[in-house]
Amino acid sequence: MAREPTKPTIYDVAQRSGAAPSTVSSALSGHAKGRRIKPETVARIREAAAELGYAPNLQAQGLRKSRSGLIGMLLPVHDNRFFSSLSQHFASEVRARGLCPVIISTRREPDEEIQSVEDLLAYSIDALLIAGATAPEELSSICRRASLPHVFVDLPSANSPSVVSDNTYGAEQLTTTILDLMPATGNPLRDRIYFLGGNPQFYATSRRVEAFHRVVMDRTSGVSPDQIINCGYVPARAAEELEKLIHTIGGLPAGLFINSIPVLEGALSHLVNLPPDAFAESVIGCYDYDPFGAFLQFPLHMVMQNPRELIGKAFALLDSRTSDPVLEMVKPELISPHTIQRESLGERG
Amino acid sequence: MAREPTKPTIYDVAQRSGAAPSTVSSALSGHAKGRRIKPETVARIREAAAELGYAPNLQAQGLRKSRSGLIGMLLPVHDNRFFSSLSQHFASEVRARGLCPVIISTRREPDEEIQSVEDLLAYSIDALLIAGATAPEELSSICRRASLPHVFVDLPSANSPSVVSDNTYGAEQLTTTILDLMPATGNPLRDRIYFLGGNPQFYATSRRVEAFHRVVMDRTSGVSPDQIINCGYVPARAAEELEKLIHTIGGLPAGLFINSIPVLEGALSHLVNLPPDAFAESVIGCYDYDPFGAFLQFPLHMVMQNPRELIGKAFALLDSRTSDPVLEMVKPELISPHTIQRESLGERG
DNA sequence: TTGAAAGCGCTAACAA
DNA sequence: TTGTTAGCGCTTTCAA
Repeated sequence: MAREPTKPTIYDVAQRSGAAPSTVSSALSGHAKGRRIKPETVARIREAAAELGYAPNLQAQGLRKSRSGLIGMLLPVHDNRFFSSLSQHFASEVRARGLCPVIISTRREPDEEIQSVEDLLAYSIDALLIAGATAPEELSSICRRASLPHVFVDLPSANSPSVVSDNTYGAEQLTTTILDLMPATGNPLRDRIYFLGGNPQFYATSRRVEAFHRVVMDRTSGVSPDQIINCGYVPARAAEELEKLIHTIGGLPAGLFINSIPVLEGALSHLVNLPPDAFAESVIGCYDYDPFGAFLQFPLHMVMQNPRELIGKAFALLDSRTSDPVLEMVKPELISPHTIQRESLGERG
Repeated sequence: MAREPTKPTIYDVAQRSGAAPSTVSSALSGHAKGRRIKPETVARIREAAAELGYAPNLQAQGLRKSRSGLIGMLLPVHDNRFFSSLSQHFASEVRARGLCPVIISTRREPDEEIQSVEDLLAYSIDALLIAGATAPEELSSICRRASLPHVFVDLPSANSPSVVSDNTYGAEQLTTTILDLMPATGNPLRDRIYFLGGNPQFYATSRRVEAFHRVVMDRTSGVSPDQIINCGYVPARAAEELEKLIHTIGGLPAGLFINSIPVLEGALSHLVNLPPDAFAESVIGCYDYDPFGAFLQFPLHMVMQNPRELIGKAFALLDSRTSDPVLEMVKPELISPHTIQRESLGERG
């Protein structure tokens, strides 16, 4: 029963079926019609291939056709609810097309991003999705130079087709909701809405801050710079800043816009120590979604992105073969407090 | 400034540097020493390559060497905290070795698993990690037949090297802790520990149930079958079962062993409606970790797996070039209630 | 110290 | 309807 370790090639199949290698190739890769190969010949070839356990060598095929059947996706990290969800949808779509997904995480390092694109190019990938890139224009120009079909996701490029979450819309929704529900505490410093977290140099944060600023300007007497605390994404740092804020203004603010899950996590590590009634005079929202947000001691408004549609539109752009810098928007959804989403998080153990 | 769309090859570099293609190949792939190429020749070649923006065609290289520089990993899903963490560590390790990771999700479908392995084989991948496979023996035999170095992770194969979480240890720890802390409610049906969730046909669940059973047998008067509720992983189903249990025994059980995050999520959707004092006579634990578990209304004991070490040991096994069915264990860690892990979940926005 | 030549497995003209 | 042939870009003897 021991199989020889060398994999059979079309030559083996040709020999066994009595056909020529090129005939085998055509028959096996579905070009039988175009090449007018006799159905019985095709059958004979198929049979021989099956008997030998033949499978095409995709590297040889790729070399010859100068395409590989690989589709790449770049993302900052795998272990993040949003990006891993993008991965999942990406993978489904790619597999549905009979291709092979190659997902590379680049940790928000511009050098890694560039290196990864060049690596993928060296494998002759057929297309590339770029999610959350920090150096979009550089990547854009590499892809264009190589005439590689590509689409930016979540973070746009000015020079390439892109599909992003509508951060402006989401932030407007969340800010408006918080303002609508905010109670009056009587303390003017607490009776304001604060924005916590993020990095204004990142596209998403800047959109959100802008929308926040605009809505608050519209609806209140103005925005003071200390209402916007862009302290990054490290939980510990967020906890610190929130603690400082609470200390300065003498309590929880009446409105709190938390930017991203890690910031929420940091904030919680402080909030969890407060007495339950501390939350009575506060409305808290988080831009990003986690199912556990529904199970906290206080009501939490959340903004949920739509990874399925982001990926769907990205592939639609690929299919359209545009290389113009169109920008597609996908609206996120505001989730009410204590809303239990019924979908599974994925399974384990 | 427009670059021609055809990528330069070693022949272009050869022409420009005045060397032969084979010399270029050797010089550029670090075999300059072995082939005794004059350093100045190497320099000339390097220069020419840089000027042309030469990058090797990895498909051609792979075809010739019959290895690709690709390393594959199979996992059930991307959008899961545990598996995405495995992905992240896998990707780091692979990139550190100068290779390219290809991560494929197979949704716990045996057919997809097999198809994916065969696809990866067709790309001449150099090695494969298989995480959470449902058809391990079949995959094992495909890999062996192709003499592909491979290691199973999280779910072992009887015929191939494997590294798994020590489910027995973790379940013993969690069960013991719950039993140690369990109060007496006076109601004999409530004064027991219950196991909720999972599928006994899966390796991990079966290990955990077995350990649970053994510890409970040791420490109490016995285990009744209705103490073990293997209701799968769908949150809604878990919620239902928990509700039924509470109804039947007249309150929350004194001890509850929740098996996996989605089950916890389902349980929470019911628990969140109970008054705070309902938890006073219960000790609750979850086999699996989520940082938000630290922020719930009641104390939650959690078991955290160690993806870094799982991947580390998997690569150590690959490096050892064993194909014997050795089984490595990695101990998970019991996390006390309200313990705030300081590491970021990854960043966003 | 270097070059020439063969071939990895496949596909696509072009012939027949 | 099918076979012959010439590469895709690279590495690797072998010969010089």
